[in-house]
Amino acid sequence: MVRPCFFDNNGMKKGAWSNVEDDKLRAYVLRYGHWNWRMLPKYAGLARCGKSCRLRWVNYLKPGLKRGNFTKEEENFIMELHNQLGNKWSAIAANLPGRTDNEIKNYWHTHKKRCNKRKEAATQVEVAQTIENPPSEIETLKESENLMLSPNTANWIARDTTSLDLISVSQDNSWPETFLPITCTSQGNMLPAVPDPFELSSELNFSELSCPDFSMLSDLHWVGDDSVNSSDYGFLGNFWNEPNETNYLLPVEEANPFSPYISYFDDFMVNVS
DNA sequence: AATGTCCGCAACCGCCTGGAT
DNA sequence: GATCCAGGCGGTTGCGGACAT
Repeated sequence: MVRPCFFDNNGMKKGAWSNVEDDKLRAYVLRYGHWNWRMLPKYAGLARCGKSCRLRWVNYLKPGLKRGNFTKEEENFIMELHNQLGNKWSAIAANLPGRTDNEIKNYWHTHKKRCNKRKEAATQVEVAQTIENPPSEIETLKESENLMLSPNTANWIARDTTSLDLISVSQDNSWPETFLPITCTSQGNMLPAVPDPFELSSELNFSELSCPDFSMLSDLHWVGDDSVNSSDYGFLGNFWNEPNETNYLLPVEEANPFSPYISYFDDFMVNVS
């Protein structure tokens, strides 16, 4: 898993380090120290840039570096420190003797990826179970067609009654408590207008009405609206009948970022709260 | 056995910081 | 105070081994 080496336009070698280069760098630094990384490769007889030498030394050649997998204790410590410090890899590494910031950063990214995958898989199961056995209160509300289940998460989505541009999102089948603004794409897709509804402060910033990469609600589209003729407005299916369908379309008026067809249900929240 | 896909990690890149001038 | 530059940092890339089909 090493990059093949090559020479750039300045004659500097790039890519994987050979054993001979490692030996030269190690020998030089151990004997003379790294008094100037930029000048060092010249004196050490290396066709590398100073930065490359420093990185190789710090991440690979420096004595005392541990290699191999992180122990459980180290993993826990990284979690703890990341909670405190965020992405301050060098600060985290300073607390883990023998580990480099690069190593910790790599570990964190793969760990995050693994967690996301697990979460995604768990959510799929949860969605399937929730569709199969909806809680009774939600089952009732569903009838009103103001409530539906996100196909990507197990969150129930309720239409808001007092405003055109709010919907509610619930977690864990509890009644929705969080409101978030949504926007409507030119294709008629509903998108959340804030990055993460569960991290909202009490004060929403309604000026930030775009969130292209928030996937949670990106496939959500209102369907089953009695007052809209589906053939007129291009519905491709029914959300309740086809929970896995992700290609529903919603009629949209270009002039209004929020579709008028989500405003029909004025008493909804009053009825249930 | 061949092929495709995923994943880990070394290395690169660009930006930031702080000390020297 | 302005500029330069080395060192440091965090984000990203891309190769190749491991694993799945």
